[in-house]
Amino acid sequence: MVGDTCDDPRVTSPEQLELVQQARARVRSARPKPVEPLAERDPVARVVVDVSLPHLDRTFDYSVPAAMSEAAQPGARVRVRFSGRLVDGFVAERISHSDHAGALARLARATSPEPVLTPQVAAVGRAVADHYAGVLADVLRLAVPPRHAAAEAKASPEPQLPPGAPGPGPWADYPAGPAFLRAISAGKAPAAVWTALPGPTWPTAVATAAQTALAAGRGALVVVADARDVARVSGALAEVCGPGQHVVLTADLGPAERYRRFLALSRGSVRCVVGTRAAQFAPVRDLGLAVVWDDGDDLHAEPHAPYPHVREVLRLRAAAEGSALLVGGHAMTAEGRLMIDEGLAHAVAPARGTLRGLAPLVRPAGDDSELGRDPAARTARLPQLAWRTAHKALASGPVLVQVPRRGYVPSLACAACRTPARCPTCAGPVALASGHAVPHCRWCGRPAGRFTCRECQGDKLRAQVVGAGRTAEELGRAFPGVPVRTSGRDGVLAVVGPEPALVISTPGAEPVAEGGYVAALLLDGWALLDRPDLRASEETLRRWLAAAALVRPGSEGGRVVVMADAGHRAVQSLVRWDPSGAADRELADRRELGFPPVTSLAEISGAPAGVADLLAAAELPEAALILGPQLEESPGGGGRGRRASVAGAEGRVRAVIRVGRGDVPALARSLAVAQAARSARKALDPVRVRMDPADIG
DNA sequence: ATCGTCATTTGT
DNA sequence: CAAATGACGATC
Repeated sequence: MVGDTCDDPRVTSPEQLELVQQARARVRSARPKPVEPLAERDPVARVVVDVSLPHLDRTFDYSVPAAMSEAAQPGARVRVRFSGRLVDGFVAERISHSDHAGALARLARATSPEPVLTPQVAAVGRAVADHYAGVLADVLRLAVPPRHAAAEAKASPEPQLPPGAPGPGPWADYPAGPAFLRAISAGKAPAAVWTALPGPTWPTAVATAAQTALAAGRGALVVVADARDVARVSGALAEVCGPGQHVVLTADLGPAERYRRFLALSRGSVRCVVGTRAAQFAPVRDLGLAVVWDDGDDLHAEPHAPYPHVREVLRLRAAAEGSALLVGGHAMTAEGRLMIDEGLAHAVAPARGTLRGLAPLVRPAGDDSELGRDPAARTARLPQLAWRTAHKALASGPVLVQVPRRGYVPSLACAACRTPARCPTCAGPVALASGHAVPHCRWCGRPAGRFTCRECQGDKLRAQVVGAGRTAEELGRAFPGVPVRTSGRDGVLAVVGPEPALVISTPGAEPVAEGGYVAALLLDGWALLDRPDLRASEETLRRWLAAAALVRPGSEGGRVVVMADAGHRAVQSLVRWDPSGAADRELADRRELGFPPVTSLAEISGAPAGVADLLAAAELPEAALILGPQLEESPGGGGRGRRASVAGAEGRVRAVIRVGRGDVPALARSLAVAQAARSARKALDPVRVRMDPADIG
């Protein structure tokens, strides 16, 4: 190609040769590159670009060079030039004609032929983005793991024959259980809110439901809150469905392994997955059942934009993919209860008699006057009942002690009955912000002047500064000679043996005891119940039930002592083991106060100018109520022991918008439109929008 | 990042 | 008044 210039007979000298070469080089570079042909069939690809700007949240059409046609099939990763820079994307669709008026750019690269974005996940991703006033690219970042070429090159295992249809297993203990399984078998899409019996059978029940879907030739997805629950369900799945029938997906896998397991699902070589929320978008083929266990656990709330919640994602998936939905736990959330009340789900609960046979005996010990006379009991500040119960239980086996985490938010409560103070105007939580003499509402910012307690009409406030006061050491001294084991933030135990031991654990970290605990002590009920959180009561009961579910049945000596006032609703619900009733009352309360899930909230936060700008731009539904904006709290907003006041976060404000449930889609749309308008005019100071944030209050 | 569009500035 | 320069906005 280059050498042919020397054949030119007119070239006579080196100088001339150089001039001619330069001229030809100019011509060559000016000439358009040879035009490669486009794909013959469907030469246009609709591409979802990996750009998280709200005003660009749609597909863009590119023409497909013939050479890329084979690889750039729907679901495949591509690279495209998008306004100058190269960005990743997925082919959403191949079409014959674009309705874009201008010329189309060509795909820059067909990265891989692997169809990683299934049509189902693309559709659910769109629905999730819309529901949360977010952007599809953000959802897909959660849904599709980064590519790992080596993992992709390897073949996935051969699909196994599905297991046979199981018997009802643990579901025989629930009157509505067998019918739920039959509906899954029949390929229908039943939804159930399930309150599980105490004891160790729930993972087997989950596995049995999953196997029912597998036996019907469909796939199953199980999402639990943490790694230990993943291990429990995984064990049960191996037992019930047989080896190699499921994969485990958690956030802590390396990139290669994560992608390998993702491919095993998307290629259909494995049809069942259990994992933490990292698994919620897993591309299970022909989803027949989606399960979320313990939906009240705040780990199910995704901390990345658009902040989706596993329960809502699985509801959207079940609806879009025609699969069954199982929302289960020892407790029941207000959201679960509302699903039942609205006829969107069946209640699956044990018969009263079965429950009585399996639940431990629960007794409250909230009265300080009952403090033990025994000096050992006094050391640990344990009431007499708690000390006696533990002492007796330790003769035959392990005793669980649930202690709260440190560092809850200082807030205000009635000095007489300790009911959290609420704003008289909007019922938000009242707190004493640093630097302010007068308490004010954390939602609407109004000063809370005169206080009258809703429960006891008391008018004095007290600050609740609570933390885990009791240590393992103190408790150990109260029971000399007993081994003490701890499970918590730094070191979580999965299992403990059947021998006597004090097992001290923070909520959510309780190990399972072989044969069950003989007793459990639930300490510092006040600390939990008095949190200014909307969900304080629900959350407390959830933690108590989870711990109490690890204790032997009362008929086998299982005892639970809860350190809280017997008059408190959460305590009564625990004593009667009535999670459904508790959720019912919780929901009635929320209805009265206009709280979620009866209403719906959106949180708008960011720099003051940005928040004001967004609120002004958004065409909110008529009935929307705006609370705030006001300065965000400086000391920790969400509990969990971390400070929210990071350097640079100074001067952030927050507004809360409240609408009725019917207006949720309109609210989300109006906020998305307003965000799009802002990003289109390159407004800096980004504003964060969270729909139904789990930790509001 | 890049390109086209449109307004503004600058040179004649 | 034409050409050069720059600001802006869409982004296929």
